Amino acid sequence: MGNTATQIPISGKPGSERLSLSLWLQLMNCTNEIEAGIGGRLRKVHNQSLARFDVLSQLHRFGGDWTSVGRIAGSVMAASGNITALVDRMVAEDLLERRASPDDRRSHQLRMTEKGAALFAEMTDDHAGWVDAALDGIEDADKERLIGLLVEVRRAFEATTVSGTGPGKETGET
Amino acid sequence: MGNTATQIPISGKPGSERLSLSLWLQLMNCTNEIEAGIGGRLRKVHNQSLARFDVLSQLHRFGGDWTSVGRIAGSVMAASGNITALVDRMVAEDLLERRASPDDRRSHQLRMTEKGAALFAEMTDDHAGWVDAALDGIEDADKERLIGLLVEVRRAFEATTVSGTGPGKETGET
DNA sequence: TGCATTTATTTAATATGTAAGATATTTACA
DNA sequence: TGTAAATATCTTACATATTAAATAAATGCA
Repeated sequence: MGNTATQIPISGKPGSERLSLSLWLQLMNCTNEIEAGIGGRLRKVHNQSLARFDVLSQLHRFGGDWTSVGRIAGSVMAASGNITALVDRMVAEDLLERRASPDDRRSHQLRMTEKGAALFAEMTDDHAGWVDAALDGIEDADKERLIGLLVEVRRAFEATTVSGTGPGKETGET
Repeated sequence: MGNTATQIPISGKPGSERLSLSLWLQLMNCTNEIEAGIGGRLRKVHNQSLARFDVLSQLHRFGGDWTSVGRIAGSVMAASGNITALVDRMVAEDLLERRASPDDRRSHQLRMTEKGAALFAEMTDDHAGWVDAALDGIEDADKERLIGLLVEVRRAFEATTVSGTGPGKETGET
């Protein structure tokens, strides 16, 4: 998982820049901490990685029916290169099925098996409960405030990073 | 780095649990988006990963002098297992020096080379400027509010996850 | 002193992320 | 129709993370 509790020297910067850095560090550390917890839990309890969970989530999101590899790869933020091996392993474990697309002979399609769907349901429940427990100490009003601010940050970030780093991936489902 | 724009079905959950999930998703997507941007930039501009940057940051933080591998590993949130190879490559690229500890024959120590220190300085400047640009659209007051809320989240999370997932890593430097 | 335990790090096996390039197909257009 | 460009996926090479186990040295205690 992406666990990087980076600590960067902040001293000697002007006020606003310093504030941005602090925010970024806080954001990263906070997320990574929780992510490590959840990732660890998924691995320990279900023997699956967050990436696998993500693939299953996408398949679920697209209706549980045959979906092209590219569509999954696009919304999973994993370069196409690694999807292949990831899916291979999941197919080998009977979590996914794979077939050639009937329409486009370049394309392959994926679908959850029953086993995969069952596992996904379990993981989803567990995940939701765990996250809720982890964020238990926060008041609902604060959660809403945070969500609002984070949305704003993303919007600002996306607006700034026009020609910045890479192709803006899909995001959806607030 | 950890790029996982997970989208999890939220529907059908009670209010508070739903709110927690939304917050968590927002947090994760927001962080991963920025992290992908920064990681990509570090790779493209400096040909270094965030993990390497993190190692250099730690060495800097501990005074730039000989520091044990364990101390670095602890604060970097990378399991000790991968530090070895990471450091090996960095030594091979003349960014780090390594020596056996004079005190404890089990222990090895690391230090930045001049080249490493120079690179780190460059990366730090660039990084700070980039983050600031990325968060440009946010008002300072909102940044401060966000930081406060995130601190609260971490506190709540750490309080809840007592016997939870793993050994609580160091955090320091707000 | 001698041994069990703890500590510091490495090794090994496996899973995953990234980038570049290969392959096969479809599509657009002269 | 023929061909260049775009598309969908895979392959390869490598960097990195995760876990468990191995190794070595230091420590605590009978």
